[in-house]
Amino acid sequence: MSIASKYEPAAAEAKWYAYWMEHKLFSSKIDHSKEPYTIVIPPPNVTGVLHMGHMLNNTIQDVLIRRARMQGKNACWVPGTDHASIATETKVVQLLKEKGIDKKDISREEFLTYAWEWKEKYGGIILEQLKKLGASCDWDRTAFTMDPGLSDAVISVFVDLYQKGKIYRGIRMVNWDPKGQTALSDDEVIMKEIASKLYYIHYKIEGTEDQFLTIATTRPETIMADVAICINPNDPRFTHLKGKKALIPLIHRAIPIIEDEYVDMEFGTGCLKVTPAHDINDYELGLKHKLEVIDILKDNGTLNEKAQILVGEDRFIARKKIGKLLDEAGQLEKIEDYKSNVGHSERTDAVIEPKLSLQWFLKMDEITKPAFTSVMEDVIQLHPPKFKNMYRVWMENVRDWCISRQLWWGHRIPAYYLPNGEFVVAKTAEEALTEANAKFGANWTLADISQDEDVLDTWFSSWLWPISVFDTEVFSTGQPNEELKYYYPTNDLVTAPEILFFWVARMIIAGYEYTGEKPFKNVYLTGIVRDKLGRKMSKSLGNSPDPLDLIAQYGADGVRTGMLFSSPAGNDLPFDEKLVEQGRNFANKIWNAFRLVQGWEIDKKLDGSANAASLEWFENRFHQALTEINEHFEKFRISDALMTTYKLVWDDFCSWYLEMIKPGFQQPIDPATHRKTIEFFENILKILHPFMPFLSEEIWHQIKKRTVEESLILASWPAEKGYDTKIIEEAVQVFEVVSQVRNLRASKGMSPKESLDLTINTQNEGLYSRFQAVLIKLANLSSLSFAENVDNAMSFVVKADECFIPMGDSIDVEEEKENLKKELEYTRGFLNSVMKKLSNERFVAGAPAQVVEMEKKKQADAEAKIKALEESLLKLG
RNA sequence: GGAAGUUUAGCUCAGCUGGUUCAGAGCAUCUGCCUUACAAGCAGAGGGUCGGGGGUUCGAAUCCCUCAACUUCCACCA
Repeated sequence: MSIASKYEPAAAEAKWYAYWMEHKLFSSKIDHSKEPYTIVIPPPNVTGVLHMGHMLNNTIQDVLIRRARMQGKNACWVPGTDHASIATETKVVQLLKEKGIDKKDISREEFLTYAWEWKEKYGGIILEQLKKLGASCDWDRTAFTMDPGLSDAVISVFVDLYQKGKIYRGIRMVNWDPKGQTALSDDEVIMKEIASKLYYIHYKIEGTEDQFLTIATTRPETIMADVAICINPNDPRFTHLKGKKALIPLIHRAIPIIEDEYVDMEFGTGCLKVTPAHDINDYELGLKHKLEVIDILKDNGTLNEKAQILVGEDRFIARKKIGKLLDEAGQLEKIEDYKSNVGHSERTDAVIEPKLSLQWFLKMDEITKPAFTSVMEDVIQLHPPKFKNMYRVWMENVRDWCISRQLWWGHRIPAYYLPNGEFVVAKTAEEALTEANAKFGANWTLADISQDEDVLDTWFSSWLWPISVFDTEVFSTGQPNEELKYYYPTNDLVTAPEILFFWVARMIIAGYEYTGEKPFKNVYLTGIVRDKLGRKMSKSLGNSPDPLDLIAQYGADGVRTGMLFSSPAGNDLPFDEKLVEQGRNFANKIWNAFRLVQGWEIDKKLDGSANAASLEWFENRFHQALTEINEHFEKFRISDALMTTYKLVWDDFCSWYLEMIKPGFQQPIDPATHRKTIEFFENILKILHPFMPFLSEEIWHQIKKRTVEESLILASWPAEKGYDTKIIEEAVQVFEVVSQVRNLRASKGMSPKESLDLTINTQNEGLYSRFQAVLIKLANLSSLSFAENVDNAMSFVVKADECFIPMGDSIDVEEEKENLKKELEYTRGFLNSVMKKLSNERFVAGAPAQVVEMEKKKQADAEAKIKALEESLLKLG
């Protein structure tokens, strides 16, 4: 045999991927004779690299898309990347810094030139990596969120929503990232528990020498921005302070002592410093009491002149220093350790600064309504459904979305400011100018107007993704093009739960707003890939294997199946290289099954009728498994679909079927059996293909020469056929006899090579006769006969059939008896429980007829088995 | 602080609207095998009071209550 005994994936993977690409087998075009099946990829960051989460995600998508393709659907998987504005900009800034360039010293245009260079150089690496995994995306459709068309779409949407009154500009408290120097949406802020300190600070009461009050704060550096002290009006401890003023330590500015029931008397000292510029709650309080706002921080997080002291210091350094200053001034009572939750930027990890600033917002109240009901009413289904509740809570509490970012990399906001202090929103500067001149009766030129410096939140473009990859015009025309009409709504979306709100919810919102339709039917939420210790795999922890290394080591098919062995939807995947090893072993198993079949010579003169029962069994067993697999797929139980396939292939096909029909060493096989076996193998390759595209395609073409059109990737998914459970059950019964004989050998320490005589006492001789050849081969029998009794024999009972194996004198009668008695006792107990149920009137009356029938059958089976066991015992004397 | 979910074999998980003696699967473990497709393998075997307690029922892993532990999401009181 010339084929290697170990499957070598590398060559096959390169070969078949190139083949599929060359013949454009992933590509999809409008074809009204076919039902479309569409997936849009969750676009990875354009400068990103493949991590294990992508592997899981994209494997699932590829499995779904390949199966759909084989089901005769027009499968279209649209790939692409996201410009990831803040992440990419942060990287570019970093890169420039390494070159000795400060972003502040260069113009927007220069910066963007660098950014595009970076994008051209590193963008799309991740897509190349996906190819290694076998992803069958229609690469001709590759899109980028900053492509001209997609960018136009974003601008159109902004203008449209502004005109609809849904986008507004206003001064609000936003999450400010001092490192990225931009505002962030609420969703981009991650709360982390931080060990901090609680400073207890004395504020003198104005006009007194020794009276003071104490406030507790975690942020002493903001005292210079205090505008009031707030007490609870019902707090008896502070009645004497009402109407007085307190002096801010160090700078001695007098601030009023105000009253509000917002202050919790139990918490801290009962006195609250009010700092509207640097705390969201204080800001609300400030609005209520019409307090001044004093902002002492610059955008980069250092103190400004208004702080009067420590000007220019970073907020954290200032915090330490002011502690010392307060102490020296005798106004620091104590410092306590304190745990508090502090917001961090999702991207830069900087501590978020609540900051009052002028930003653009999208009103969320109205626009979210269709998106809300569609998920609540299962028009869009989340898998697993537990995410529905999360979705509901988010939707019910969503606040207006801050969509402006003080960055350069992204879609620039199409608002133009006019000399008179007004602004207009329009797609282009020219349109803006025309509109402005008309509106204000002016004669301004382009030089007189200036565009907003900010760009839009990344998600403000990716929320259009399922639409804009097909049609970039519909947002302005309202007329869907042919592509959109055909492919949209897409079918399934596969993504991580982390971006359920960021992205999924917003796509649904945009979908209804711009097409009046859902963007997809199903959302499959994968779990997070974790290491053995349960930690999320991340670059910073260094606990993530390099996906490409894994592919090189175990093969793409091995990695794909390995990842799917244990990842039901919504469950985290505890990654263990063992899984991938199991995947590789599976590939190897299939490879070797092929080697066996491939090596057979066919002898046309041979009669294969002895194999008829085996063929019939496997045919039925295959269709039983196929039905199960299809059911699993319908329910998005991908792991279960794989496991069913795995067991069908390994246990039923390899361990049983091939062993059953395998001719002796170097013996030829009959044509009928060979033909059926190839047919079975081909069907197996078909159901394997979505999971293991490379190996299956490789073997498919080795079985026989095939044209491009006959490639497995385009083959038809096997049609479901009925199956006869009786045939399957009977075969299982025969297998059980085989196992018992083997077991008996093992327990007696006999070699498998030692053949045995088997005699069966049965009502069903026909069954065993049909499988006679199989029994003889697999149980290694020297003879198979039927009789009521055999002397000096070991015996066991399968169903109601007694099986005897004569052992001459070596048999231990007592032990045999013991074994039989044990089984008898068990079966009697079983029968007892059944009888108990059946004699219970309330059971017979109350339980469904089916259940009662089942119980009656159990009774009959158990009685037959008991009879057989009793006979066996009697025979032993 | 609010909400949801989870808890079944050493590990990862199935077990649908109660009904096989229901306690399962894969992996891992143990035993015996280099049996010419495969040692990345073959043939066997062992392993769990279904988180604790209580209840409903003829019958509970499954329904209800309660306690406990873990996870996630949302909120963020200085």
